[in-house]
Amino acid sequence: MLTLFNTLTGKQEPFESIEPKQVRMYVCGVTVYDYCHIGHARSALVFDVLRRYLEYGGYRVEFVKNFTDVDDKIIKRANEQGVSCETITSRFIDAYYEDMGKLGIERATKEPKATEHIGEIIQMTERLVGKGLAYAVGGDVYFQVEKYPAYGRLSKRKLEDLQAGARVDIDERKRHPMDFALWKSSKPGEPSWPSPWGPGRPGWHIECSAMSIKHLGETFDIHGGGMDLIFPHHENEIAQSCGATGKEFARYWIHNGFVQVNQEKMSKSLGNFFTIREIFEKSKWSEAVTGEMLRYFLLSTQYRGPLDFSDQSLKEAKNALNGFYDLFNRLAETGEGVPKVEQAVRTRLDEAQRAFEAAMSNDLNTPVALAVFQTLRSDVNKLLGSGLSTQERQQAREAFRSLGAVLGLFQLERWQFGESLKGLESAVKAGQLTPMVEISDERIEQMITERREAKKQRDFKLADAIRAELASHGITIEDKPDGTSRWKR
RNA sequence: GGCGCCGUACCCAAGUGGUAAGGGAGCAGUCUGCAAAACUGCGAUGCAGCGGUUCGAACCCGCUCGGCGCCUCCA
Repeated sequence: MLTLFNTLTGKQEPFESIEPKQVRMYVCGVTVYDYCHIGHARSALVFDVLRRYLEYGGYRVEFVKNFTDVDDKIIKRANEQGVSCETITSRFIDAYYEDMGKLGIERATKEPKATEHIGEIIQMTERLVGKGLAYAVGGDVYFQVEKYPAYGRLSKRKLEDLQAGARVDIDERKRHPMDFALWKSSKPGEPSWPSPWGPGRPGWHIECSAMSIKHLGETFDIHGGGMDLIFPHHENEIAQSCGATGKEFARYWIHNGFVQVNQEKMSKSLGNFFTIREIFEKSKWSEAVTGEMLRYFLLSTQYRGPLDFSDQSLKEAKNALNGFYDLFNRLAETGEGVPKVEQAVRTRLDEAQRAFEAAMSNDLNTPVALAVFQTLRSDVNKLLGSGLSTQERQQAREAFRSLGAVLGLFQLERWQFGESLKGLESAVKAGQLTPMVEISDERIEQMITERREAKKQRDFKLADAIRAELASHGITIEDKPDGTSRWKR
């Protein structure tokens, strides 16, 4: 039974879908005016994993994730660069797909854009005005928070408290300082659409209400996003959605914690952020490996807690994965005709599966899920020591693959253990290393055979020289008890 | 000023009232010509501090200290 922490109730609760075996969920995506940083990656990954786990549990998931493509920051960026807003948004939507693709984030079922839902937004705004929950001033339309008694329920704030600390300049035209814009009149040169209140553009919050209701219905199961969206974004979404429909909006509100750098929130305003593409560009490892490292790192802490990003934490993720892929290499080898202990492996794999599900069902406790894999790794290594048949090896590898798929881990056929040639370029340039030359698999096998001969002749000097030669090409050797060797890059 | 979060071994990190998971690093072994990998053993009488509730608390309550987030765009 999956339980999730619901921000709305402040408690962890059993998840029950509105319709059996079907989940409808909406996640606030990004505003496309710049490249995504690791914080965006974490959020995208958390909901990607939630979606995968729901599907693993047999649910059909209708997953909607939006792009905010009309916004002050986009307009500003377009003006700075002297291009259209559309140029900006399409560039960063492409970048988003590219970056998230490298991380193995699956696409949502639908990924709507705000600008494609202006009609729905206007309709909803009219509905709110018609119900007396919103009012027009000049070309702007505001939602009147005092007309919505439950305002503050999600963020646990009272209207009075908000006023006290309001840092915003008070707009005299608003009836209450906390009233927020549903529709903004547009200034010359800004994107604009005709509306009953004159040419303008949507406010920020209304787009998510309009799009989620259009694609998922007035009441749906899960609504998610980063912690910082709780207030005001999600609070406002609830007010305007429930206000308009008179129905419950989303049942479970899920929010992920921040990625930090040196214990501080990573954000654009602080300038301490790392973009996803920057990490890939600087990585010493291949794209696939870097993607999996990042995933492992991002899942090493439960999604609601803070997560500190550093080179060391990435390195630890890499080391952990090395251990798994080392095992997978061994599992890929043919098992000798060893005494059958098949039941022991099967039993152990089934236990691990149950433990994995228990961890994931506990509010997506991915650190515990990773610990389950670690323990399984250790146990399979032990069983391997007493000999496993080819079939048992395949079963074990398959268990890692199928369970790991929920987290997007352990899917690679080839893992890169050492730093790549590309990654060492700078060291070579700095004269710290001599250039390394790519070496073919055939050549490696040939050298290993030569080394084996040398070992047979007990010419360890030559054997070690060959090993050193291979090492200089980034190849590591492991000798097996039967005299043969396995190697890895 | 309001709302809220966090503080567990050298590092990362679980723990949701019943006596401290897991990983990394370190040390010591087994195996090995050596190496690598793997395996075995060692590692917090204590969970920021102080009180309280309880038969029993890292977990509940109160206070203190330290760090952080939201209240303005923000994953």
